[in-house]
Amino acid sequence: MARKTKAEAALTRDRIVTCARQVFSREGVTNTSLETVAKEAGVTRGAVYWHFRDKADLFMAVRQQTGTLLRFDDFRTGDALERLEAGLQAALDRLRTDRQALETYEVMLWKCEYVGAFADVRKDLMSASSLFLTEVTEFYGEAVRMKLASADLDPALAARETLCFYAGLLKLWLADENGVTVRAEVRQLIKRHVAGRRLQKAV
Amino acid sequence: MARKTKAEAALTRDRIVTCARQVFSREGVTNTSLETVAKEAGVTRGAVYWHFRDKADLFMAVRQQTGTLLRFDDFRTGDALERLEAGLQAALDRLRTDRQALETYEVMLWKCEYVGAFADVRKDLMSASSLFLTEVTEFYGEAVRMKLASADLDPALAARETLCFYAGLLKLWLADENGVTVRAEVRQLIKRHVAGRRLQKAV
DNA sequence: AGATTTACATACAGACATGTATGTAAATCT
DNA sequence: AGATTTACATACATGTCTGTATGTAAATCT
Repeated sequence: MARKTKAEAALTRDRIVTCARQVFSREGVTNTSLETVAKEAGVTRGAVYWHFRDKADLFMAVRQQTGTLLRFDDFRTGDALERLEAGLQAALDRLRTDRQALETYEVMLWKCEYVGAFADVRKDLMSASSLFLTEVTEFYGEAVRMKLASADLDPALAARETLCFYAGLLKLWLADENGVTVRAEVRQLIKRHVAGRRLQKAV
Repeated sequence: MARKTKAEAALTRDRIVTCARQVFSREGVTNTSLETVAKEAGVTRGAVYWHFRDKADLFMAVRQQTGTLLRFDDFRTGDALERLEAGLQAALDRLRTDRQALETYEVMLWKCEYVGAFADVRKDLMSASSLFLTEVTEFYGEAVRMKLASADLDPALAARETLCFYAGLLKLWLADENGVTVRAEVRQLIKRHVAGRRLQKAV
Protein backbone atom coordinates (compact mmCIF):
# COMPACT_ATOMS: atom_id res chain seq x y z
CA MET A 1 0.00 0.00 0.00
CA ALA A 2 1.00 3.59 -0.59
CA ARG A 3 3.36 4.74 2.08
CA LYS A 4 2.11 7.67 4.17
CA THR A 5 4.12 10.73 5.04
CA LYS A 6 5.43 11.07 8.56
CA ALA A 7 2.78 13.62 9.44
CA GLU A 8 0.04 11.39 8.06
CA ALA A 9 1.39 8.47 10.02
CA ALA A 10 1.27 10.52 13.19
CA LEU A 11 -2.35 11.34 12.46
CA THR A 12 -3.11 7.68 11.91
CA ARG A 13 -1.50 6.82 15.21
CA ASP A 14 -3.49 9.46 16.96
CA ARG A 15 -6.71 8.27 15.37
CA ILE A 16 -5.99 4.76 16.56
CA VAL A 17 -5.41 5.96 20.11
CA THR A 18 -8.58 8.03 20.09
CA CYS A 19 -10.67 5.16 18.78
CA ALA A 20 -9.07 2.75 21.20
CA ARG A 21 -10.17 4.96 24.07
CA GLN A 22 -13.72 5.01 22.80
CA VAL A 23 -13.89 1.29 22.20
CA PHE A 24 -12.28 0.55 25.55
CA SER A 25 -14.88 2.67 27.28
CA ARG A 26 -17.70 0.92 25.45
CA GLU A 27 -16.56 -2.67 25.66
CA GLY A 28 -13.91 -2.78 28.35
CA VAL A 29 -10.22 -3.26 27.71
CA THR A 30 -10.13 -7.04 27.77
CA ASN A 31 -13.17 -7.50 25.57
CA THR A 32 -11.86 -5.08 23.02
CA SER A 33 -10.27 -6.71 20.00
CA LEU A 34 -7.67 -4.81 18.07
CA GLU A 35 -9.71 -5.59 14.99
CA THR A 36 -12.55 -3.46 16.36
CA VAL A 37 -10.21 -0.61 17.15
CA ALA A 38 -8.67 -0.80 13.72
CA LYS A 39 -12.00 -0.78 11.94
CA GLU A 40 -13.19 2.17 13.99
CA ALA A 41 -10.05 4.04 13.03
CA GLY A 42 -10.43 3.12 9.38
CA VAL A 43 -7.30 1.01 9.23
CA THR A 44 -6.44 -2.66 9.55
CA ARG A 45 -4.78 -4.49 12.39
CA GLY A 46 -1.57 -4.13 10.44
CA ALA A 47 -1.53 -0.43 11.24
CA VAL A 48 -2.27 -1.05 14.88
CA TYR A 49 0.52 -3.57 15.21
CA TRP A 50 2.84 -1.23 13.36
CA HIS A 51 2.30 1.58 15.86
CA PHE A 52 1.86 -0.48 19.02
CA ARG A 53 3.39 -3.65 20.32
CA ASP A 54 0.14 -4.99 21.74
CA LYS A 55 -3.01 -3.95 23.54
CA ALA A 56 -1.21 -3.02 26.72
CA ASP A 57 1.06 -0.71 24.77
CA LEU A 58 -1.96 0.86 23.13
CA PHE A 59 -3.54 1.32 26.53
CA MET A 60 -0.45 3.18 27.71
CA ALA A 61 -0.79 5.48 24.73
CA VAL A 62 -4.40 6.15 25.62
CA ARG A 63 -3.34 7.14 29.11
CA GLN A 64 -0.57 9.37 27.83
CA GLN A 65 -2.82 11.07 25.33
CA THR A 66 -5.04 12.21 28.17
CA GLY A 67 -2.28 12.92 30.63
CA THR A 68 -2.68 13.64 34.33
CA LEU A 69 -5.96 14.87 35.72
CA LEU A 70 -4.46 16.56 38.73
CA ARG A 71 -1.94 19.32 38.21
CA PHE A 72 -1.40 21.39 41.34
CA ASP A 73 1.32 23.48 39.77
CA ASP A 74 -1.30 25.21 37.64
CA PHE A 75 -2.46 27.01 40.78
CA ARG A 76 -0.14 29.51 42.37
CA THR A 77 -2.49 32.03 43.98
CA GLY A 78 -3.99 31.78 47.43
CA ASP A 79 -2.87 29.97 50.54
CA ALA A 80 -1.88 26.32 50.61
CA LEU A 81 -5.37 25.07 51.33
CA GLU A 82 -6.90 27.22 48.63
CA ARG A 83 -4.42 25.90 46.11
CA LEU A 84 -5.12 22.36 47.18
CA GLU A 85 -8.83 22.90 46.78
CA ALA A 86 -8.39 24.59 43.42
CA GLY A 87 -6.39 21.63 42.17
CA LEU A 88 -8.99 19.13 43.25
CA GLN A 89 -11.86 21.19 41.86
CA ALA A 90 -10.06 21.55 38.53
CA ALA A 91 -9.54 17.80 38.30
CA LEU A 92 -13.21 17.05 38.78
CA ASP A 93 -14.16 19.93 36.51
CA ARG A 94 -12.13 18.40 33.77
CA LEU A 95 -14.08 15.17 34.03
CA ARG A 96 -17.22 17.17 33.44
CA THR A 97 -15.98 19.20 30.50
CA ASP A 98 -13.39 17.02 28.82
CA ARG A 99 -14.95 13.98 27.26
CA GLN A 100 -11.58 12.45 26.51
CA ALA A 101 -10.54 12.64 30.13
CA LEU A 102 -13.88 11.23 31.17
CA GLU A 103 -13.53 8.22 28.92
CA THR A 104 -9.94 7.55 29.85
CA TYR A 105 -10.62 7.62 33.55
CA GLU A 106 -13.73 5.58 33.27
CA VAL A 107 -11.68 2.95 31.50
CA MET A 108 -8.94 3.10 34.10
CA LEU A 109 -11.25 2.94 37.10
CA TRP A 110 -14.11 0.77 35.92
CA LYS A 111 -13.26 -0.98 32.70
CA CYS A 112 -9.81 -2.40 33.06
CA GLU A 113 -8.48 -5.49 34.80
CA TYR A 114 -5.10 -4.95 36.34
CA VAL A 115 -3.69 -8.39 35.69
CA GLY A 116 -0.83 -9.74 33.66
CA ALA A 117 0.69 -7.02 31.53
CA PHE A 118 -1.65 -4.55 33.20
CA ALA A 119 -0.38 -5.25 36.70
CA ASP A 120 2.44 -2.85 35.90
CA VAL A 121 -0.06 -0.15 35.10
CA ARG A 122 -1.48 -0.53 38.56
CA LYS A 123 1.96 -0.02 40.02
CA ASP A 124 2.15 3.07 37.90
CA LEU A 125 -1.09 4.30 39.39
CA MET A 126 0.29 3.68 42.85
CA SER A 127 3.37 5.69 41.98
CA ALA A 128 1.06 8.51 40.99
CA SER A 129 -0.56 8.13 44.38
CA SER A 130 2.81 8.46 46.06
CA LEU A 131 3.44 11.64 44.12
CA PHE A 132 0.04 12.91 45.19
CA LEU A 133 0.98 12.19 48.79
CA THR A 134 4.23 14.11 48.48
CA GLU A 135 2.54 17.14 47.02
CA VAL A 136 -0.41 17.20 49.39
CA THR A 137 1.78 16.55 52.41
CA GLU A 138 3.70 19.63 51.36
CA PHE A 139 0.47 21.63 51.19
CA TYR A 140 -0.56 20.56 54.65
CA GLY A 141 2.91 21.20 56.01
CA GLU A 142 2.74 24.72 54.70
CA ALA A 143 -0.77 25.10 56.08
CA VAL A 144 0.47 24.16 59.55
CA ARG A 145 3.46 26.48 59.31
CA MET A 146 1.23 29.34 58.21
CA LYS A 147 -1.18 28.64 61.06
CA LEU A 148 -3.97 27.87 58.63
CA ALA A 149 -4.36 24.47 60.17
CA SER A 150 -4.08 23.20 63.73
CA ALA A 151 -0.57 22.45 64.92
CA ASP A 152 -1.55 18.89 65.66
CA LEU A 153 -2.56 18.19 62.11
CA ASP A 154 -0.20 15.48 60.91
CA PRO A 155 0.48 16.51 57.30
CA ALA A 156 1.41 13.05 56.11
CA LEU A 157 -1.63 11.42 57.64
CA ALA A 158 -3.99 14.14 56.47
CA ALA A 159 -2.55 13.80 52.99
CA ARG A 160 -3.34 10.10 53.03
CA GLU A 161 -6.87 10.82 54.05
CA THR A 162 -7.17 13.31 51.21
CA LEU A 163 -5.76 10.74 48.83
CA CYS A 164 -8.43 8.26 49.85
CA PHE A 165 -11.08 10.93 49.54
CA TYR A 166 -9.89 11.89 46.09
CA ALA A 167 -9.55 8.34 44.83
CA GLY A 168 -13.01 7.43 46.07
CA LEU A 169 -14.50 10.62 44.75
CA LEU A 170 -13.14 9.97 41.27
CA LYS A 171 -14.38 6.43 41.23
CA LEU A 172 -17.83 7.24 42.56
CA TRP A 173 -18.23 10.32 40.42
CA LEU A 174 -17.63 8.26 37.31
CA ALA A 175 -20.19 5.64 38.28
CA ASP A 176 -22.77 8.08 39.60
CA GLU A 177 -24.56 8.79 36.36
CA ASN A 178 -27.75 9.83 38.06
CA GLY A 179 -26.01 12.13 40.48
CA VAL A 180 -27.51 10.44 43.50
CA THR A 181 -24.36 9.76 45.46
CA VAL A 182 -21.71 12.38 44.77
CA ARG A 183 -21.93 13.91 41.31
CA ALA A 184 -24.48 16.56 42.18
CA GLU A 185 -22.43 17.88 45.07
CA VAL A 186 -18.81 17.49 44.08
CA ARG A 187 -17.89 21.11 44.52
CA GLN A 188 -19.41 21.25 47.99
CA LEU A 189 -17.77 17.98 48.87
CA ILE A 190 -14.30 19.11 47.94
CA LYS A 191 -14.84 22.46 49.59
CA ARG A 192 -15.97 20.76 52.75
CA HIS A 193 -13.13 18.29 52.74
CA VAL A 194 -10.50 20.99 52.56
CA ALA A 195 -12.39 23.27 54.93
CA GLY A 196 -12.28 20.46 57.47
CA ARG A 197 -8.53 21.04 57.72
CA ARG A 198 -8.84 24.72 58.42
CA LEU A 199 -8.55 25.98 61.97
CA GLN A 200 -11.76 27.95 62.32
CA LYS A 201 -14.49 25.54 61.40
CA ALA A 202 -16.34 26.92 58.41
CA VAL A 203 -18.98 24.82 56.74
CA MET B 1 -22.08 -40.08 35.33
CA ALA B 2 -23.17 -41.07 38.76
CA ARG B 3 -25.64 -38.60 40.17
CA LYS B 4 -24.54 -36.83 43.35
CA THR B 5 -26.65 -36.38 46.42
CA LYS B 6 -28.09 -32.94 47.11
CA ALA B 7 -25.56 -32.29 49.81
CA GLU B 8 -22.73 -33.34 47.52
CA ALA B 9 -24.05 -31.11 44.78
CA ALA B 10 -24.09 -28.18 47.18
CA LEU B 11 -20.47 -28.90 48.02
CA THR B 12 -19.60 -29.03 44.36
CA ARG B 13 -21.29 -25.70 43.80
CA ASP B 14 -19.43 -24.20 46.70
CA ARG B 15 -16.13 -25.55 45.42
CA ILE B 16 -16.78 -24.00 42.05
CA VAL B 17 -17.51 -20.62 43.62
CA THR B 18 -14.40 -20.78 45.77
CA CYS B 19 -12.19 -21.71 42.85
CA ALA B 20 -13.79 -19.08 40.67
CA ARG B 21 -12.86 -16.44 43.20
CA GLN B 22 -9.27 -17.61 43.24
CA VAL B 23 -8.96 -17.79 39.49
CA PHE B 24 -10.66 -14.42 39.08
CA SER B 25 -8.17 -12.87 41.46
CA ARG B 26 -5.25 -14.42 39.61
CA GLU B 27 -6.28 -13.84 36.03
CA GLY B 28 -9.02 -11.24 36.13
CA VAL B 29 -12.65 -11.94 35.44
CA THR B 30 -12.63 -11.48 31.68
CA ASN B 31 -9.50 -13.50 31.10
CA THR B 32 -10.81 -16.35 33.19
CA SER B 33 -12.25 -19.22 31.21
CA LEU B 34 -14.85 -21.41 32.79
CA GLU B 35 -12.71 -24.34 31.75
CA THR B 36 -9.97 -23.12 34.09
CA VAL B 37 -12.41 -22.70 36.94
CA ALA B 38 -13.85 -26.13 36.33
CA LYS B 39 -10.46 -27.83 36.26
CA GLU B 40 -9.43 -26.06 39.46
CA ALA B 41 -12.59 -27.32 41.10
CA GLY B 42 -12.06 -30.84 39.82
CA VAL B 43 -15.13 -30.84 37.59
CA THR B 44 -15.89 -30.13 33.95
CA ARG B 45 -17.58 -27.14 32.37
CA GLY B 46 -20.73 -29.22 32.41
CA ALA B 47 -20.92 -28.85 36.17
CA VAL B 48 -20.27 -25.13 35.99
CA TYR B 49 -22.99 -24.62 33.42
CA TRP B 50 -25.31 -26.78 35.46
CA HIS B 51 -24.95 -24.58 38.54
CA PHE B 52 -24.55 -21.20 36.86
CA ARG B 53 -26.02 -19.61 33.78
CA ASP B 54 -22.79 -17.96 32.72
CA LYS B 55 -19.72 -16.20 34.05
CA ALA B 56 -21.64 -13.18 35.26
CA ASP B 57 -23.92 -15.44 37.27
CA LEU B 58 -20.90 -17.16 38.76
CA PHE B 59 -19.44 -13.80 39.64
CA MET B 60 -22.62 -12.90 41.51
CA ALA B 61 -22.27 -16.12 43.48
CA VAL B 62 -18.70 -15.20 44.36
CA ARG B 63 -19.90 -11.88 45.70
CA GLN B 64 -22.70 -13.48 47.67
CA GLN B 65 -20.42 -16.09 49.16
CA THR B 66 -18.33 -13.33 50.69
CA GLY B 67 -21.20 -11.03 51.57
CA THR B 68 -20.94 -7.45 52.70
CA LEU B 69 -17.76 -6.11 54.18
CA LEU B 70 -19.40 -3.36 56.14
CA ARG B 71 -22.00 -4.25 58.76
CA PHE B 72 -22.70 -1.39 61.10
CA ASP B 73 -25.43 -3.25 62.92
CA ASP B 74 -22.80 -5.48 64.49
CA PHE B 75 -21.82 -2.54 66.68
CA ARG B 76 -24.26 -1.30 69.23
CA THR B 77 -22.07 0.09 71.98
CA GLY B 78 -20.68 3.60 72.20
CA ASP B 79 -21.84 6.85 70.68
CA ALA B 80 -22.70 7.29 67.03
CA LEU B 81 -19.22 8.26 65.99
CA GLU B 82 -17.67 5.39 67.87
CA ARG B 83 -20.01 2.94 66.21
CA LEU B 84 -19.23 4.42 62.83
CA GLU B 85 -15.52 4.08 63.46
CA ALA B 86 -15.90 0.55 64.75
CA GLY B 87 -17.75 -0.43 61.61
CA LEU B 88 -15.12 0.98 59.34
CA GLN B 89 -12.28 -0.53 61.32
CA ALA B 90 -13.96 -3.91 61.25
CA ALA B 91 -14.35 -3.77 57.50
CA LEU B 92 -10.69 -3.09 56.93
CA ASP B 93 -9.74 -5.62 59.57
CA ARG B 94 -11.63 -8.24 57.69
CA LEU B 95 -9.61 -7.57 54.57
CA ARG B 96 -6.51 -8.27 56.60
CA THR B 97 -7.69 -11.45 58.26
CA ASP B 98 -10.15 -12.95 55.82
CA ARG B 99 -8.47 -14.13 52.68
CA GLN B 100 -11.75 -14.80 50.95
CA ALA B 101 -12.93 -11.25 51.49
CA LEU B 102 -9.57 -9.97 50.34
CA GLU B 103 -9.76 -11.88 47.09
CA THR B 104 -13.36 -10.99 46.40
CA TYR B 105 -12.81 -7.31 46.89
CA GLU B 106 -9.62 -7.27 44.93
CA VAL B 107 -11.52 -8.81 42.06
CA MET B 108 -14.35 -6.32 42.41
CA LEU B 109 -12.14 -3.26 42.65
CA TRP B 110 -9.18 -4.10 40.45
CA LYS B 111 -9.86 -7.14 38.35
CA CYS B 112 -13.28 -6.72 36.85
CA GLU B 113 -14.55 -4.72 33.92
CA TYR B 114 -18.01 -3.37 34.49
CA VAL B 115 -19.28 -3.68 30.96
CA GLY B 116 -22.04 -5.63 29.29
CA ALA B 117 -23.57 -8.07 31.72
CA PHE B 118 -21.36 -6.63 34.45
CA ALA B 119 -22.72 -3.11 34.08
CA ASP B 120 -25.59 -4.23 36.28
CA VAL B 121 -23.15 -5.25 38.97
CA ARG B 122 -21.84 -1.73 39.02
CA LYS B 123 -25.35 -0.44 39.56
CA ASP B 124 -25.55 -2.90 42.39
CA LEU B 125 -22.41 -1.46 43.90
CA MET B 126 -23.88 2.01 43.60
CA SER B 127 -26.98 0.82 45.40
CA ALA B 128 -24.75 -0.40 48.18
CA SER B 129 -23.22 3.06 48.23
CA SER B 130 -26.66 4.58 48.63
CA LEU B 131 -27.32 2.30 51.53
CA PHE B 132 -24.01 3.32 53.03
CA LEU B 133 -25.06 6.94 52.69
CA THR B 134 -28.34 6.32 54.43
CA GLU B 135 -26.70 4.61 57.36
CA VAL B 136 -23.84 7.03 57.78
CA THR B 137 -26.11 10.04 57.39
CA GLU B 138 -28.09 8.60 60.25
CA PHE B 139 -24.92 8.31 62.34
CA TYR B 140 -23.97 11.90 61.70
CA GLY B 141 -27.50 13.08 62.35
CA GLU B 142 -27.41 11.39 65.70
CA ALA B 143 -23.97 12.83 66.37
CA VAL B 144 -25.31 16.33 65.79
CA ARG B 145 -28.35 15.74 67.95
CA MET B 146 -26.17 14.41 70.74
CA LYS B 147 -23.84 17.41 70.45
CA LEU B 148 -20.96 15.15 69.52
CA ALA B 149 -20.51 17.09 66.32
CA SER B 150 -20.88 20.73 65.44
CA ALA B 151 -24.41 21.89 64.70
CA ASP B 152 -23.36 23.06 61.28
CA LEU B 153 -22.19 19.64 60.21
CA ASP B 154 -24.41 18.67 57.30
CA PRO B 155 -24.99 14.95 57.91
CA ALA B 156 -25.77 14.11 54.30
CA LEU B 157 -22.74 15.90 52.96
CA ALA B 158 -20.43 14.53 55.62
CA ALA B 159 -21.72 11.06 54.85
CA ARG B 160 -20.83 11.52 51.20
CA GLU B 161 -17.35 12.56 52.17
CA THR B 162 -17.03 9.49 54.33
CA LEU B 163 -18.29 7.35 51.47
CA CYS B 164 -15.56 8.72 49.22
CA PHE B 165 -12.99 8.20 51.92
CA TYR B 166 -14.09 4.63 52.47
CA ALA B 167 -14.28 3.77 48.77
CA GLY B 168 -10.85 5.20 48.13
CA LEU B 169 -9.41 3.59 51.21
CA LEU B 170 -10.61 0.17 50.15
CA LYS B 171 -9.28 0.55 46.65
CA LEU B 172 -5.90 1.89 47.73
CA TRP B 173 -5.52 -0.55 50.57
CA LEU B 174 -5.94 -3.44 48.17
CA ALA B 175 -3.33 -2.11 45.77
CA ASP B 176 -0.88 -0.99 48.41
CA GLU B 177 0.99 -4.24 48.83
CA ASN B 178 4.10 -2.57 50.16
CA GLY B 179 2.22 -0.47 52.65
CA VAL B 180 3.65 2.76 51.35
CA THR B 181 0.46 4.68 50.78
CA VAL B 182 -2.25 3.63 53.22
CA ARG B 183 -1.96 0.04 54.36
CA ALA B 184 0.46 0.70 57.19
CA GLU B 185 -1.71 3.36 58.74
CA VAL B 186 -5.29 2.30 58.11
CA ARG B 187 -6.32 2.33 61.72
CA GLN B 188 -4.94 5.79 62.30
CA LEU B 189 -6.51 6.99 59.09
CA ILE B 190 -9.97 5.82 59.99
CA LYS B 191 -9.60 7.12 63.52
CA ARG B 192 -8.53 10.48 62.21
CA HIS B 193 -11.29 10.65 59.67
CA VAL B 194 -13.99 10.10 62.23
CA ALA B 195 -12.26 12.27 64.82
CA GLY B 196 -12.39 15.08 62.30
CA ARG B 197 -16.14 15.16 62.77
CA ARG B 198 -16.00 15.45 66.51
CA LEU B 199 -16.45 18.81 68.16
CA GLN B 200 -13.35 19.01 70.30
CA LYS B 201 -10.48 18.40 67.94
CA ALA B 202 -8.70 15.28 69.06
CA VAL B 203 -5.90 13.92 66.90
C1' DA C 1 -40.44 -50.60 42.63
C1' DG C 2 -40.90 -48.04 38.88
C1' DA C 3 -40.92 -43.39 36.95
C1' DT C 4 -38.78 -39.26 36.92
C1' DT C 5 -35.41 -35.99 37.71
C1' DT C 6 -30.85 -34.58 38.91
C1' DA C 7 -26.02 -33.67 38.62
C1' DC C 8 -23.06 -33.82 36.17
C1' DA C 9 -19.42 -35.56 31.83
C1' DT C 10 -18.79 -35.64 27.00
C1' DA C 11 -19.18 -34.11 22.44
C1' DC C 12 -20.13 -30.73 18.92
C1' DA C 13 -20.24 -26.46 16.25
C1' DG C 14 -18.89 -22.12 15.53
C1' DA C 15 -17.04 -17.71 16.39
C1' DC C 16 -13.27 -14.86 17.33
C1' DA C 17 -8.68 -13.13 18.68
C1' DT C 18 -3.80 -13.09 18.47
C1' DG C 19 0.85 -12.64 16.51
C1' DT C 20 3.61 -12.98 12.72
C1' DA C 21 5.05 -13.28 8.03
C1' DT C 22 4.90 -11.34 3.74
C1' DG C 23 3.88 -7.97 0.11
C1' DT C 24 4.20 -3.20 -1.70
C1' DA C 25 4.27 1.47 -3.27
C1' DA C 26 5.63 5.60 -2.01
C1' DA C 27 8.40 8.62 1.14
C1' DT C 28 12.82 9.56 2.66
C1' DC C 29 17.71 9.21 2.63
C1' DT C 30 22.38 9.68 0.34
C1' DA D 1 18.43 8.95 -9.14
C1' DG D 2 18.91 4.94 -6.93
C1' DA D 3 18.87 2.48 -2.52
C1' DT D 4 16.56 1.93 1.47
C1' DT D 5 13.12 2.25 4.68
C1' DT D 6 8.48 3.19 6.10
C1' DA D 7 3.63 2.66 6.86
C1' DC D 8 0.76 0.15 6.35
C1' DA D 9 -2.66 -4.05 4.03
C1' DT D 10 -3.16 -8.88 3.38
C1' DA D 11 -2.73 -13.56 4.42
C1' DC D 12 -1.80 -17.36 7.41
C1' DA D 13 -1.55 -20.44 11.22
C1' DT D 14 -3.18 -21.44 15.50
C1' DG D 15 -5.33 -21.44 19.89
C1' DT D 16 -9.11 -20.60 22.76
C1' DC D 17 -13.61 -19.85 24.54
C1' DT D 18 -18.56 -20.13 24.48
C1' DG D 19 -23.10 -22.24 24.52
C1' DT D 20 -25.72 -26.07 23.72
C1' DA D 21 -27.00 -30.74 22.84
C1' DT D 22 -26.74 -35.24 24.31
C1' DG D 23 -25.76 -39.19 27.30
C1' DT D 24 -26.15 -41.52 31.81
C1' DA D 25 -26.28 -43.57 36.27
C1' DA D 26 -27.77 -42.84 40.51
C1' DA D 27 -30.94 -39.99 43.76
C1' DT D 28 -35.24 -38.84 44.76
C1' DC D 29 -40.12 -39.00 44.24
C1' DT D 30 -44.72 -41.46 44.36
